Amino acid sequence: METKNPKYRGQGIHVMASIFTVDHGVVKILLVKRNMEPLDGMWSLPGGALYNDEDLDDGMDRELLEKTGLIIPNLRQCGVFGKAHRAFCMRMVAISYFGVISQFKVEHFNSTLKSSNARWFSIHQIPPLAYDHEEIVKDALEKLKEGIFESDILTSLFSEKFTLPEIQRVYESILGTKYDRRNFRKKMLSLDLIEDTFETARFEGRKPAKLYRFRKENK
Amino acid sequence: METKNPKYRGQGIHVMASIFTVDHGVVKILLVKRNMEPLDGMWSLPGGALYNDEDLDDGMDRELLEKTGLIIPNLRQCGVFGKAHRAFCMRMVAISYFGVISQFKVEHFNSTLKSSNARWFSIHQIPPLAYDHEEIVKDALEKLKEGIFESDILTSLFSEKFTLPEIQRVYESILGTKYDRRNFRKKMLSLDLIEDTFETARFEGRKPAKLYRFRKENK
DNA sequence: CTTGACTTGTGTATATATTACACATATAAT
DNA sequence: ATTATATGTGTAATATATACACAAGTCAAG
Repeated sequence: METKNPKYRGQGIHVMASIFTVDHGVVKILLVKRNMEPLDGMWSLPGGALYNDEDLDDGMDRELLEKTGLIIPNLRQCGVFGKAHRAFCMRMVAISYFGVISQFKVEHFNSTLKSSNARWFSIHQIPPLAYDHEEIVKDALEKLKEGIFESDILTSLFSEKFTLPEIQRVYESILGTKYDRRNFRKKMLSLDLIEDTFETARFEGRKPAKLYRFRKENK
Repeated sequence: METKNPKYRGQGIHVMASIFTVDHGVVKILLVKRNMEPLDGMWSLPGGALYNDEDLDDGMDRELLEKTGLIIPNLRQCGVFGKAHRAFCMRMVAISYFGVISQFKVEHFNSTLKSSNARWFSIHQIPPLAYDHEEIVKDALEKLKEGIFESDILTSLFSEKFTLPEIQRVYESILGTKYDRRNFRKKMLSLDLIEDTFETARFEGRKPAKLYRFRKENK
């Protein structure tokens, strides 16, 4: 059909992931080093060309796995980048996703990451990126901030049990703000997503903090 | 480069617009009748293939103009539809937009619409649509509802001068809710987007309603 | 073992935003 | 003049968000 017309021949669809974690108060993003031309050796977002026989979301999962070895649930589509000449050789439109992973889980993948060309970078020390990936990252971070109180993001950011001060620090790192402890606690509990475990753990302070967990039934 | 691999050869990018208006309390959407195979004669959203040398937004404007004769400012990107087999012949990803137009302006375009295959349909009486366009429309309407109090949508929905009851009816039609007159007025004025003209006009009632206009300086 | 430093846990008062609600007024038709 | 209809307006009640101070559990130092 329409592919006959040279005006729209040779288009391609890319999927790109901005994966964030928070490591000791520092927000980091996962980047991979390109190992082929063009832009060989440059850092870029993990991602690549969508296959013809897979859904967009599946293509994103596959590309992320191929490029980094990571399987990250709850990736969220967050943008489309379609400037005419954003890629060199052909017309590519990039569909952008973001996801988060807890520092706890990151450690399990350390060896995987080493064997790929992937590395975590503080979002304040991002190297020059290929194509328009800097713009994509910036946008993804905005979208992460917007959705950070939603349950799927919340559950991805933390492991099984966690303390409220711990959550608060992570939120403050990502959003770049400070919360009053009492008001933050009130807000978080009012979401009805977490419940008391009646255990305690030390987070940063001398006094042990109460451990919470996600509620099974997020009615 | 990557086009050599048959796994991702022959992909294409479509742009699709859901254009809404409100006609005497009825929310309508602009559809066009297909005039070629496949699905010849079926109703569908205006849209089509992106050209290689144009930005996404420009492609949308062009397609909308070609298919309907309308130029509609402030189209807003609102979704991506990328299921593997949503189109028949090749792998197409659709980038979806929505826009609104005031009934006042619609009337100026009546002749244009007749010469194209475009027609307005009540969103409660939408005919069977080509491909996955029904899903796209549903999503676009949701996104319209979410953004309806933002200035660009508001200004597109009305002509120069308007009354508050008039705005209220349009909002109630789109959102499917009822507002208290006093509270709606309070909310609308608190947005700082409109100002009193000190003129009056009759809308539906016997008592003339005050005319408002958009503020030039939307600080 | 007492004291000091540090971080956690908790409740209330204030301000802001949202919701609910009733009557007087301007016009057109009778 | 009377009636019908839709408009314009203010205040009280509720819900939500913000501001704020002190007691308690642990560890380290003396």
